[in-house]
Amino acid sequence: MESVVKTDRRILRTKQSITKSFLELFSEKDFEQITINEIAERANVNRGTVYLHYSDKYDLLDTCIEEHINELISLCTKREDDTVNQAMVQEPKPVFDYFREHFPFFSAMFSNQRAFLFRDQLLNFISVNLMIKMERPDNLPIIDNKIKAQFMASAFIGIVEWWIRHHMPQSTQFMADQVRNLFENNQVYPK
Amino acid sequence: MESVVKTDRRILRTKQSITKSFLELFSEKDFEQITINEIAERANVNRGTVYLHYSDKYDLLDTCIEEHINELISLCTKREDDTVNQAMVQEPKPVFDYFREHFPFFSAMFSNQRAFLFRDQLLNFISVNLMIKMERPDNLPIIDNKIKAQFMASAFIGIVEWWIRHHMPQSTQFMADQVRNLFENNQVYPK
DNA sequence: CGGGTTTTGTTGTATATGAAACAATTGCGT
DNA sequence: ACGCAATTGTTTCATATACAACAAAACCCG
Repeated sequence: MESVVKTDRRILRTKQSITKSFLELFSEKDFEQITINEIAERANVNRGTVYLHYSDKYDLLDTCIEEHINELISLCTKREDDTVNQAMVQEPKPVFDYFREHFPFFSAMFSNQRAFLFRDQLLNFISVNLMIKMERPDNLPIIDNKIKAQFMASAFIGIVEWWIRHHMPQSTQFMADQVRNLFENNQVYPK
Repeated sequence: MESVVKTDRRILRTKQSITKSFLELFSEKDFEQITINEIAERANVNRGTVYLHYSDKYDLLDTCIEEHINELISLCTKREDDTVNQAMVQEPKPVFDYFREHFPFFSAMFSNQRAFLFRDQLLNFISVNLMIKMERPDNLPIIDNKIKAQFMASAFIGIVEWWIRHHMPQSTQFMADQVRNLFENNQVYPK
C-alpha cells in the first residue's frame, strides 16, 4: 500500500508553463541569454514563482533533462517482462514514439550547445541498459562488454540525434525496425 | 488620469484556460451535454474555481460571446478617423483577419445550435453600425434605412458564416474586397 | 573607469485557487 | 417506479501564487 500524495494542481500547471516557456526560449536563443524575467513572462507566471520551484535557470535545465530521462527509463522498465531493460533493445518503437511526442524538447536539446548534459545522461542510461543486457551468460565475451555497450549506445544516440535534427522524416516504426536490426546484427542480445 | 487596476495574473490565466477548454468542448459536442466537470478537468482547474468566475455554463457561453463582440467593436472604432464605425464598411480586412485569428471560436459558434445568441448580437452590432453610416445626409432615403441596415447586416453575417463553415477557403483580403464591393453597390456609403 | 539600467534573489502580505465534504438535483438503466 | 450514479452549487480550510519592494550583483555604454 503506497500513500500516493498527489501534488497540487497549481504546482503541476505552473511547472508545465515554466518548462514549456523555457524550452521555447531554449530553442530560440542561446542559453546564457535567457533571463528568468523572460521565462516568467512567457509562462504567464510571477517571477518569484519561478524561484519557488527552481533555484536558477541551470537547475531548471537540469530538471527538464532529468524528467525526460526518467520518463524514458520508466518507459523501458514498465514491461511485464521480468528481465528489466529489454524494452529498448527488443521493442524500440515506444521509445521513438516518445521522442516524436516530445519533439520540441529533444529538438531543443540537440540543437543547443548546452546539450552535453543531456547527451551524457542519455548515453549513460542506454549504455547501462545494454550492459545489463549483454551480461547474460549465453553471450560470448569476445569484446569487452563495457566497450561494446558504449559503442552501441553512442550509435543509438547518433541515430536519434540525426532523426530529430532532420525533423523525423521516417516513421517511428521504421526507426524502431532499423535499431532492432542494428542490435541484432551486433549481438547485443542473442537470437 | 485613469487608475487602471490591472487584474491578477491568476484570474486572467484561469479564465483563459476555462474559455479555451469550453470552446473546445463546444465545437465537439452539444452544449447541453457539456458538464462543468469536463470543463474544469480539461482546463486543469478546480471545479469550484469555475463557479468563482461564472455562475453556470450559460453564463460562461454568454461571456465568451460578449468578449468577442466587444473585441470586434473596439476593432471597428479604434481608427483615427473621427467618424466612428467606418472601419467595417470601408476597410473590412482587419475584421476578417480577426475572424481567421479566432477561427475555433467562430467555427464553434456557427456550427452549434445554440449560436443564435451570438448571431443575434453580432447582427445587431453590424446593423447599428450600418445605420449610423447611412444616416449621413448625403444619402438618398429611397428605402427606409433601418430596413436596409438589417438587410445588409444579414447579408454580411451570411457571408461570414459561409466562409467560416467552409474553413475559410478564400483569403481575408479577397473577402474584404468582396464585402466592400457589396456595400458600394448598395450605396451603404457614398462614393 | 563611471553610472544608469537590467537582472537577480529574497522578503512580507494579500488573494486566488485546490482539495474535500456536503446536500440537493438530475439523469439513466432496469 | 425505483435506486444508483453523476452532476451541481456551496462551504471551509490549507496553500500556492501574485504583487510590491528591496539590496546586491551583473551588464552595458559612453
